[in-house]
Amino acid sequence: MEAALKAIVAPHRRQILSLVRDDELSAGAIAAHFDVTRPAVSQHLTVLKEAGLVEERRNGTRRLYRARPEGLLPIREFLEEFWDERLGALKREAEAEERKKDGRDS
Amino acid sequence: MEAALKAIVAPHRRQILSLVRDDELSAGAIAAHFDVTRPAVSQHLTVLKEAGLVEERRNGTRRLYRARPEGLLPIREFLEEFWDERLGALKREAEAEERKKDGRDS
DNA sequence: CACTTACGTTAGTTCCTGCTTACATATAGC
DNA sequence: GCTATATGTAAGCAGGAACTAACGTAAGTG
Repeated sequence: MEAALKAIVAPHRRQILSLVRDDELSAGAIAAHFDVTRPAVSQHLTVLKEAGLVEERRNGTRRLYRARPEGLLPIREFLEEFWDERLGALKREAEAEERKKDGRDS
Repeated sequence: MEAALKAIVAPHRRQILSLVRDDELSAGAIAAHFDVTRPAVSQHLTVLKEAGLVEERRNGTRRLYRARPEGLLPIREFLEEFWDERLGALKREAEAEERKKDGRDS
């Protein structure tokens, strides 16, 4: 998850992800959407690929990229677990409060 | 969302979040769980607070912290939207494939 | 009011990251 | 094989982030 988190923390990489979410695009086509140089985009693509957030397919001299949403699953699971456990904690707190009320002066 | 993402990308901050998820802890109690110095933890707490991931309550000379899971909502929404849109894209691709099959030789 | 406790804040250092420029590699077409 | 196109890789730099040490602050305690 660490790699995926570090990957999506960079705004440019999130934008790239959005670009290749629906369509499979070449590295050049992706770079055309940004002000930064093409090598910079290439480096971002490498990071995304190594984080499992993007898959690469070679076609002649081109490299086509497409989003791999499964790569975001670990982050989702982390967030959801955190969420659920916190709700559980709130429930326990409420029950403790309830017990305190019931048992007071006893 | 940017702030929340940057906040949870640091492993120490994720650990802090987990610590104060169930229990309300003082800054010192939190720092006791780490090898880094107390000021470092204090800085992490500031980042988490400004990202809306933690809430602070003062009690005498102490400051007690507790997780604020709602702060993670924007990230969850980003991920889920990404997920849903990607599924939508897959569906459109499948339908396009279907049309190509139906309409071939026409 | 002095002293202690529990913190946050500042200044400075080190390391990481994103970026650019320059260079290397690979495929396609002649 | 030579040239052009599409792209990755390497070196180097600048800005940011996490950390430590030293200092400042506010609330209890005698």
